[in-house]
Amino acid sequence: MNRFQSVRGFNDILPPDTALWQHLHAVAARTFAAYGYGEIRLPLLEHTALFARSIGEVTDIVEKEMFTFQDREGDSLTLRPEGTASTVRAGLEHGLLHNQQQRLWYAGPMFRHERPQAGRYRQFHQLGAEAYGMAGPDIDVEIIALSARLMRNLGIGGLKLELNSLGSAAARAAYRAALVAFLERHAASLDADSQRRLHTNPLRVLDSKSPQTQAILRDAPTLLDALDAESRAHFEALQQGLSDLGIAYTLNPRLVRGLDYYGRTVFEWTTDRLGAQGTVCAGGRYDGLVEQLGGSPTPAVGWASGVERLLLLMKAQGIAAPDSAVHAYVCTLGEAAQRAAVRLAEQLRDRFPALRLIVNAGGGKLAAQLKRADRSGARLALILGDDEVAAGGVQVKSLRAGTAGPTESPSGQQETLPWTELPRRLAGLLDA
RNA sequence: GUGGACGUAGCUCAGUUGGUUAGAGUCCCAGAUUGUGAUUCUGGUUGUCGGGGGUUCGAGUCCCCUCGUCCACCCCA
Repeated sequence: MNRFQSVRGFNDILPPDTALWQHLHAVAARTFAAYGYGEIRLPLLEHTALFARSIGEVTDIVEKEMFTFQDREGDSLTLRPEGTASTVRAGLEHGLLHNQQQRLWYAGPMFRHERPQAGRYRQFHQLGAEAYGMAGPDIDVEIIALSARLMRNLGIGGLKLELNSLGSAAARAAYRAALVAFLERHAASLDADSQRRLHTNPLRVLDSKSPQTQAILRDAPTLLDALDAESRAHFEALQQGLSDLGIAYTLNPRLVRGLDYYGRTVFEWTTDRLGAQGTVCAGGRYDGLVEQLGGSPTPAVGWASGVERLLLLMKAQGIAAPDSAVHAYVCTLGEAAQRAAVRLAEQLRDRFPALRLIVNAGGGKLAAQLKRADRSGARLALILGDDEVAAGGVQVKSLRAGTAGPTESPSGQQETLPWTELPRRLAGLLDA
């Protein structure tokens, strides 16, 4: 068998699938453009300290999931586990965040050393949007509306939007203290993971899946009750804005994020069709991060979406890429015809930039060539033999092009055209 | 990182309580078909049975280790 295999969790993406990937990226680029977001392209490698400082030293991502190594100079580098930290770093490095507003998006691979599962890989891909320099709830509404429109443009339905507010840093700290005090009274009854989190990341106890822990949490103080007045007003305006746009949401006071930089608004698009990987897009406000990374205080909101999960949903819902099948396949018989066919094909590609054309290579019998032509998905076979070349003509044969039922006529229409007629015939094919 | 299920041809899978040269369908190749892709028919190619070790006269089958996929936990998008 294979002597080599790919690194665990690092997957190849092959032709039938790549068409859907391209479709998704095309739709995303169009959707971002509709809101005036500009694309930022970021490196895959950053200094490790960037992630430790932004995501949080004691988060699971930083503690045990990063691909970190030393380069030849002894610097500690990390394959980026997410895109927000790099976006802020680049924004600061190039002055993008200096007294101005920015709307940015990115797409690309991220890396986390987790145990792979369907919808969860060690190299995975995210689409993300970030908005800087705008403090009001209106930009929260915009960026959520953008995510909603992206899902709609992709044709993905059945998603649920969950919403919560983590409040200001001060309110969150006060709530955290109250929550810890409450949980400590019930520490003995908590599940093991929650007991561990109690002192490392107590807010994450809130979305424990243990039924017993959830039962205890029923009587716990809630984040929403602990909200400071300003955050409450912000949150209410956000909800009003979403309602104005007809975007349905549900409040989930247990919704928290695993990255430390979030505050106030947090949200998640979820599905129940992806098993344990139900989060398809998630984000929130992170007003403190720019300052934490050395900039001046700058309000910010953003989200990231898992491309593989979007694609799984699209496949489950029968969404396909627009037809990218080859239009025509050129069969040749004889040496003169082979050379003529290559020249003819180049002329046709000059004339029709959108034409997708394969010229048979390696010769072979006509029957075998036609079989390949049919299998390529081409709708037309152009048959060129030495006789046709001498006469300045070409045989044009319609193919079934696709999975036809057994009752469908086996042989398509066939006609012989002079070369000068070919462009008109192909133009008709491209219009269809 | 923890627990569990599963790995047999390119693909989908059978393979009995351990028993000779490991099978089917599909795909691919050739022929029937005179220079024409469906179907049909005939013939053919394809395997380190994931890998390594062990038990046994004998292992695809039993045991151990390992790699991989999937599921749940965990984590998160």
